[in-house]
Order: sequence, then structure tokens, then C-alpha cells
Amino acid sequence: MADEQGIDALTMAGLAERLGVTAMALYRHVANKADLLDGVVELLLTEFSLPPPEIPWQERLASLAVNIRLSARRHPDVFPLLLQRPATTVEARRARDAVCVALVEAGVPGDRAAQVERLASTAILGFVISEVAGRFRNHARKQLDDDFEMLQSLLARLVHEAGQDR
Amino acid sequence: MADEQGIDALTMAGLAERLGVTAMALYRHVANKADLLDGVVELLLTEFSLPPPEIPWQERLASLAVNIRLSARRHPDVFPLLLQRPATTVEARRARDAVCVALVEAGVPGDRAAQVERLASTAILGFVISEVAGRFRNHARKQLDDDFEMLQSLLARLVHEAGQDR
DNA sequence: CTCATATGTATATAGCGTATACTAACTGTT
DNA sequence: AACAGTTAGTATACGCTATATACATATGAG
Repeated sequence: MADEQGIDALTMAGLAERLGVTAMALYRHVANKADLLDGVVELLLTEFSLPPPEIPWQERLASLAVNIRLSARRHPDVFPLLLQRPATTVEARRARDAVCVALVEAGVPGDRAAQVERLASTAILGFVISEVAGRFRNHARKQLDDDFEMLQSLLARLVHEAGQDR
Repeated sequence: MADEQGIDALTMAGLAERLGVTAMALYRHVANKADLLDGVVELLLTEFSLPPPEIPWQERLASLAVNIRLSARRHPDVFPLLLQRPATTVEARRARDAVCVALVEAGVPGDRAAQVERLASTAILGFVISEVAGRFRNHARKQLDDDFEMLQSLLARLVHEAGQDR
């Protein structure tokens, strides 16, 4: 529903109707609307597939970044919620751990991996959310593609350098 | 009102009461609630003072980044709105132009300055919004200060390299 | 057979943004 | 000084929102 008509169109009554039940019936399954939205976010996180661990870490990170961006494009109204929820759900951990594993393979010291992951995910999220939320609405698609590539290479450099430190 | 009790506490009726008028009176001054929120965002942008052009560009950019972060801390509930509105208001341009001027002084080619600005502002915004919106709520303040410094030095490197290109 | 548990409905409430219509005050022109 | 237009306010009402409370039914285990 949020994808079709925007996040505001996702109402308890509307969802209930879609399911053929009363609005109050939903409260047997979610505590309140915030809880429902948490579930939606969780769903979102399961969507972009984690790249297989066989492929090299560079490709793994790059493909993850691209997948996140595609996922954001698919769910432009839901994605901004990601910034507002703590990244502690089981699905969020899953994605984050995959990144940290790749970083360690890249030579980033274990204690620094989490920090690099935080920075990288923040930059990526900030960009794709800006993109889908309309902050860049006056820019051409190609321009944004270029920007995203620049961001990726910037982060690649970050990872590389963090991998050299000691 | 948003600062005191959260963005949801900023209601038309509540604001009207605070001003000693009827809710409908507000509609003589703003088109609707979205317009009101746009005004709040605009107000936010006027708040962090732009650094004086006399000081060196490095300091100017650094102090701007720090000011943005402090401003976010002062208005944690309002700041996330920044990502959702296009950066085309007069005040938004003001801040952006200041950055671009500094970048050009840093040697970044004129046509690349806008792109670097976009990336930098996205990363900074992504970080501070994550911070105030609660995505990092389980991290110590000191940890986040370190992260922010790392982000700043990453962006400094970006600027430096963009300044070497031709 | 019974009873707890899970899942639904019915009804009600307070608060939200805002459309419409009316009114009073100020302002600039003649 | 009188008038007319604009501006800023009020009064009232409406439909939609999330959700509290109370009641009903269906299922499955002992």
C-alpha cells in the first residue's frame, strides 16, 4: 500500500479493508501503528539479497550498494524510515554483519570494521534516501548515477585505506 | 513546539492556541500543514551561521560541518525533514553556494564542485540525521564523535583529490 | 465435554487537517 | 470624509485517523 499510494496511504483502516477484516483486528497482530511500520521496515531489509560469500569482497560490497539503491527505488516511500529506526533488528544485523565480514576480508582491523561499516552505510543510506525522498528531484538520472559511482569509489578508498592501517 | 515535544506535537490547533488565535486563522498565512513544515525547515537553514569568508576554506568547511551537527542536535525532530524537501529554497541555496565557493577555492573545477557538494552534504546529513533520529541510539557519544571526525577527514580527502584533478 | 486461547467484531472517543461561510478591522482612493 | 477592497480573524462542520473497551466465536488440548 505504501508503495502504491505513499506512506500516508498505509492506514490501519485501509489495511484492514484490504485484508477483509476490521481495523481493530489488526491489533491482535501488531501492538500499534509504529509496530506495524517496524514490520514494514523489517520486510524491506529482507528484500535486497545479500551477495553470496564466494565472490570477492569488492564485488560483494559493490553489489550490496547497488542492491540497496535498487531496493530504495522500488520502495521510495518506505525507505526513509530506515534512518529513524535503530539498526538492531535481526534483519538489520544480518546485512551489517555481511558488510563487516567483507571489511575484515579487505584487511580492515576487526575493531575498526564496525566503524567503517557505520560510515559507509550512513553515506549510502543518506544518498539513496535523498534520491527517493526528492531532495535531488531537479537532477537528471544520469547525474545521480555519476554521483553514486563517485560515492562508491570514495567508500572504496576508505575501505582500502582502513585496510592499510597497521 | 517540535523541539519541545516532538514533531507530532506541532499541530495546527496547538500552534494556533499558542498564538492565541483559531486554528483556521493559520490558513491566512500558510497554505496547509506541509507548507508550514516547509517554513520550519527554512527556519532551520537560517540557523547555522555560515562561516565568514575571510577564514581559510578548510576551516570554513569544517566549521560548517560542525555547525550543522550542532544544529541537528538542537532540533532533532525537525532535522530529518531536510532529507525530504528539495534543496531549492533560497536558504538552502545560500548554504550550498557557500560550500561550492569554498570548494572552488580548494581547486575543485567549477563543474565538479556541485557534485562534490552534493556528495558531502548527503554524507553529512545522513550521519547527523541517523544520529538524531535514533539509528545510533545504542552507541556512546564518544564513539559517534570519532565517527564524525572520520567522516570529516574522508570528505577532506575527497575535496583534496577533486582539487588535484586537472 | 470443557475450557483456555486466539482471533475476530461492534461501538465509541478524542484529535487531526481543513472546507465553507461569515465578520470585523484596516487601507488607500476619491 | 466616505466608500470599497483587502486582510485577518472566527464559527461551524466534516471526514478521517489511531485506538480503548467490551463482547463474540472458533479452535484445539486435557
